[in-house]
Amino acid sequence: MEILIPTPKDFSFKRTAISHGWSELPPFEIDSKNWTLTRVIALDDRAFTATITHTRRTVKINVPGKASRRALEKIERDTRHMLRLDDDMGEFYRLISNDADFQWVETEGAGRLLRSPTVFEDLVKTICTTNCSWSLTDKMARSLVGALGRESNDRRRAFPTAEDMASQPEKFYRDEVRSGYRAPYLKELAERVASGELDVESWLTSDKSTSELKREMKRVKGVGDYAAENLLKLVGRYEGLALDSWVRAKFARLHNGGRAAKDKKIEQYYSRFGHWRGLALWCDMTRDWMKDGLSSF
DNA sequence: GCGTCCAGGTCTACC
DNA sequence: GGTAGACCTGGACGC
Repeated sequence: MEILIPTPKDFSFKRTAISHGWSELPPFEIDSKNWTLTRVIALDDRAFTATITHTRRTVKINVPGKASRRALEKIERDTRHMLRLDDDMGEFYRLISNDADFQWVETEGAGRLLRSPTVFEDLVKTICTTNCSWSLTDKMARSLVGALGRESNDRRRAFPTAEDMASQPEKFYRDEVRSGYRAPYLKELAERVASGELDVESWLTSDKSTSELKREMKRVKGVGDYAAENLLKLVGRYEGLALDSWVRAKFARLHNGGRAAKDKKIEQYYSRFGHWRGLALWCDMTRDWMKDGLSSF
């Protein structure tokens, strides 16, 4: 079955698909030769593999086999959410159009950051990016999906729900997922979300100030400044820079003659972009990703 | 193959 | 509020 979604004029499928490392983590899969993004989407007790492509200002989603109308609506809704098709980039593009070093962002349709269908998945994956190599993050995500995700018709697996994760003992996260000291954090998070005590999906529409929302995010064990600011970007707030060692090193190469720069200097550099500064920084850091392909991540 | 060192971000205890 | 040390894994390196 096929779903077609018209896309905004300023949307770039390629730039969005490779906007950050999420497209390489299951249940995403990216084929950057044929520019196909595959994603397993869970619905109640079933899961569907959606193959997403883009031609002539239209996103095309292919879902093998039969799917109910409700399932197709969910797949469309999730795809719009993941690809940020409803985000209005106008204000950001107008702001950066005055800056010669950033005009490429609008020309190339960059700035939409790929995200998961749920904040819960983005939160779990963000915790799995902290204090470790990308290969370990990949391993943790693969273990979670492989062990707990619901199987789709082509035997791929979806990302586990909070309930799926809450049902596992801490030992599972330590021994199977290899999440180390993060094991109790993942277990506690899943239990809090599954019980309804913590509603992380509400962060998408929260009317709290960004600093209040950041404080709330940091109350989740394993979420510090970097993780909270990364999550804020994924819920559409770009005031935080989410500085980690990779960003600091890249800034040093691009703008500081290869020497380490103080965080204050990095903050100063992007301050001209106001509440869009976090997005401006990320576009700046990833400008060469289209040239270098995904291997540069 | 084994042991050691290091990078990575957050938490906790302490000042 | 700031800081030091612990947390845990995988990779690099030397033997």
